[in-house]
Amino acid sequence: MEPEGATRALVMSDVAARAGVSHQTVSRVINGHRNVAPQTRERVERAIRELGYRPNPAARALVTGSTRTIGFVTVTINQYGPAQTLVGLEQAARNAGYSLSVTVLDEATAEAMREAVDRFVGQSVDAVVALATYDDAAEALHLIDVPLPLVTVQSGGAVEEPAVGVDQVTGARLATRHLLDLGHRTVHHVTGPADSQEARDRIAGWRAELCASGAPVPPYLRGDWTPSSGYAAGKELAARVRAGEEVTAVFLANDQMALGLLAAFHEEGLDAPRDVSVVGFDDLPEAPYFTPPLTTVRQDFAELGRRGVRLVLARLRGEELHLDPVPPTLLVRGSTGPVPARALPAGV
Amino acid sequence: MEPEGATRALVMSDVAARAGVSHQTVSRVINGHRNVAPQTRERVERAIRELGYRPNPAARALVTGSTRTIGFVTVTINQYGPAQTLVGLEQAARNAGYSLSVTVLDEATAEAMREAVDRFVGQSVDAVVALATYDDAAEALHLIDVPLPLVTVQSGGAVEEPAVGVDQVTGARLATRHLLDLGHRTVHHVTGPADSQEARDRIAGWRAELCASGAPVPPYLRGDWTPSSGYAAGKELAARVRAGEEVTAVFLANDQMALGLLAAFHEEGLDAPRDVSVVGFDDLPEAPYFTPPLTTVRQDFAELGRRGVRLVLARLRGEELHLDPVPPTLLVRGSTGPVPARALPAGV
DNA sequence: CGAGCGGATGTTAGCGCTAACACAGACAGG
DNA sequence: CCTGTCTGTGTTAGCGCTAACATCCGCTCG
Repeated sequence: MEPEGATRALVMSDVAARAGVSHQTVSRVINGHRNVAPQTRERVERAIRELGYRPNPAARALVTGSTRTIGFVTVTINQYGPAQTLVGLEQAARNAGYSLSVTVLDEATAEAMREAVDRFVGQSVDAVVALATYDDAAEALHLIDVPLPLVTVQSGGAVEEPAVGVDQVTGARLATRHLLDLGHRTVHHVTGPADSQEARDRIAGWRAELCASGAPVPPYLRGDWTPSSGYAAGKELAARVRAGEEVTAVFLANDQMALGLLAAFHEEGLDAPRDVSVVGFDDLPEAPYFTPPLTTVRQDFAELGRRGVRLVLARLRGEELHLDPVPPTLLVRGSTGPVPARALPAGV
Repeated sequence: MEPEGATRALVMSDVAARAGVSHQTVSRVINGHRNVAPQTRERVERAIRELGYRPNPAARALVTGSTRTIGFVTVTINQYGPAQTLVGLEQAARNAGYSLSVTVLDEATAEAMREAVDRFVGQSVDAVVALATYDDAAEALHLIDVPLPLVTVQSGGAVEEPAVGVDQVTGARLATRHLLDLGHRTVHHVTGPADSQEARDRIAGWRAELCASGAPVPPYLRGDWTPSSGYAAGKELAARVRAGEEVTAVFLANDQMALGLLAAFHEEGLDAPRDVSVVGFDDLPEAPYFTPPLTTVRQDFAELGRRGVRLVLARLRGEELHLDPVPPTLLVRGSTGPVPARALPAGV
């Protein structure tokens, strides 16, 4: 037996010595080469097991030129969507024998994005997956010229680079359609930041569905994804309702803003779905427990991560792979209902 | 000028050639050694800049034995706390010149934790930070014998290993104290899973504060951190209220359960804070927009991550560093108030 | 039955870097 | 003026691995 504690100088030739072969044969066994006698292979494998040997990844990377690492850049990770995408990404990467290196951008600027990708290049990862929903960062991604596969997740818009995403437009149409089907004459919309492609896609879907039904298209309200901006929008809309404007259905570009809006409505004595129907977007785990339970559009964020890895692997193999957007689904809960009495034609 | 596209064979000796020195001098400049003439240093730096040279980390790791990478294992990342910790961790690691490799456990078992740490060892990271709030995984961490610094975040309990955490007991006492100060005779508690040290710490704090005030200690209700378990607890407590039991204040071990409980209360016609006061734990970004805005105990998750890195760096330098738990703070919002009339002594 | 072939293995040469040593030249002290 | 020390630099030897080539053997085939 070896002395336990001290140095763990265990290298390939130690295994070779124990198995009575050359270090190259050990390497062959480890890398699954053919042309190794079954008996030899077994002997080497036993030696590896007994010694607890593991190849040094740095040495390997040095000679193969691959670190078997994927870099992941994201603006925010402390939100459900990105976090969930990370989970999908990491699991898929791990299953493919890659490890995941993560960077969280301090700010959503092109400069920060460039820096982050650059750091990954310096780290010599094999590929980079970037989650950038803001134009600034997304644009930076398009301009960056990196010597490795770079795939974009959910950056939306006119993307030529390899990318995966959820079909935002369809999601917004689903939400809007649902409200129109309930009999609402039109649907108001609270959008996200102007420089978010996702927000714009959801506006487009909402507008398209209204137009398709010949419903009037009211101006949308601007939010910034936060509950507090939803709250502000809620106050604004409540005031309009009091002023007699017909606001019976609201579609918000995410669940957090919907939460804020519900809070504001509640304060103003407006109840969903009695007075106003409300639909969100994302399907947070909390959404079923909002007051009332939120009707929303679910996006499969983890699937996004998994597809990101598929795309990366394909490009690493030099293949061209195109993945269609992931279809979102509508989840109907308690926050939507028929048109309130006050908005129905008199006498009904 | 070189041909652009093709191979980027740029190595240290290319820089050396351009600067008219040996590759070793380039190495010295890069690693900031003294004993390099200012003039030479400048010349080398210019060559590096002009060529856009970056050292190969694999070669470096091979010879130095350090990958300048920290591994992070966590059970769930799609929750606010762990995600926020990741952010703090990543930024601190980056500032210290380390990159962060992340693994998300598929299940919270000892086996999965062992495997994950093992994978990191195989990856030859310099250190591992583990976030394991469940006993199973936490115990595995204590038993694992790894040849590198392993620091635990928030695993709570009787930890000897280097660890950082938030003072859960104090947090729970804060919450309980606040409710008692409002005049409630006692405080009910909805806890987390039995195998969570954090949950047990919060029970301990809650119980300690009740005892210190001579208040009766009712049995706690078991939850599992999810909104749905909070909902179930809410139904249960509502039934008890209807049955005449005096339940006027509830402290829940996290905000998500508080959300569920509020939803259940709302369905049962109980309003916070009119009928029952409710306090959560964590301070989710959504908490201020719950109905009603949730009084809760804030934990600084990002700080936890930063401290994790400090601890790692200290151990990497061979130093012994002890960090006190991070103090939590109470945030009073709308979900708590005075004792409802029905529970006051008759005639008041 | 000898040339030729292919499977199993060993030997050698790096991958790109840093550490250790070697070696000039400058300058101090005796 | 010679020795000793210090500073700046070059030279050499690996780190642990894989790729390429070399070698040996047993076998088939003309």
